[in-house]
Amino acid sequence: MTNQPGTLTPPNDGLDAVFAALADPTRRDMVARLTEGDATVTELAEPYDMTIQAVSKHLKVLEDAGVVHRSRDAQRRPVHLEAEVFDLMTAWIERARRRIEARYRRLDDVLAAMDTSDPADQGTDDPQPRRKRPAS
Amino acid sequence: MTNQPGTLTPPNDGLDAVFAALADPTRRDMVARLTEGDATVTELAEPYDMTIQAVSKHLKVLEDAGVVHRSRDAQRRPVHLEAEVFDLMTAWIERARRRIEARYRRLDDVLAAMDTSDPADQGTDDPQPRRKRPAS
DNA sequence: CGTGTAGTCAACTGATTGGTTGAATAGCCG
DNA sequence: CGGCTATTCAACCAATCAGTTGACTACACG
Repeated sequence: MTNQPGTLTPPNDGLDAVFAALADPTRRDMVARLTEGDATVTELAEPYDMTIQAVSKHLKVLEDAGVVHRSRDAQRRPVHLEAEVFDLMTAWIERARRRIEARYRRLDDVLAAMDTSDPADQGTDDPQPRRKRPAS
Repeated sequence: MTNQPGTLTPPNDGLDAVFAALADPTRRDMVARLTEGDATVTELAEPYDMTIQAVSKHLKVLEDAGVVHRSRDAQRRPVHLEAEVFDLMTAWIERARRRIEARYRRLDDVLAAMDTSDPADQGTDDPQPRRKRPAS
């Protein structure tokens, strides 16, 4: 099941995988580490209290999600952060945020219109919006 | 195990939970739906081919992650999107992105310095950076 | 050539997850 | 009161996940 039936979600990019990959704190930490520069598996494994194999698996998850790319340098496999996926997430998040804000804007308009047209409840004629945008 | 040993990750906010919550396409879809306005459980459940209980569970996950808040209106439980968590994610993502860009900037500086100081390989004296920022 | 180093693959385990059914709670309405 | 509606709780199941151990591949170097 890649995508659910009745939905307003755009097709489905690897967003699932990206969010899932970044849901694990160890993985998020590795990504943080990788913003400082490429690293080998053993280098990445060093801070954690787990086997190299486990780290390798985490890396595979990140790679499958497209967060990371592993090249080859002799027996070493330098891990490189793929910056583009961040754009994918930011796009989703920002789209949601914009929709929320649009909704509040719409609501403000309605309330403002009511203020000026509704005969009752208007001592002053300044169209002060009641509802503020959520603290952002 | 809330957080891993050797780490440069800031304490640990509910980021785990937020990313995990948004890793599920159904849940992401519900959030998208909620940007259009609050909704009851049954309303939210309508588009999906699954029991109300399953939807209720998804909602619980979103709530525990702080993505959503459920108030009470008689026997109905209107679900409301909590916009602030988006900031949390955006903050993490943008911090990572800035670090990557800082790194590239640093690299550019080094290369530029080599251009002006290295006696070989310098026909012109304009410190043109070789490496561009990753396509954003 | 053999040995050490870097990494992956495979099989197993316990915990979590996404879904189910069935029963329980809570509040409106006749 | 009794029933309908909206929602949750509890137990269960199959699949996935994060971790382990053990065996394997790939390469450098002496």
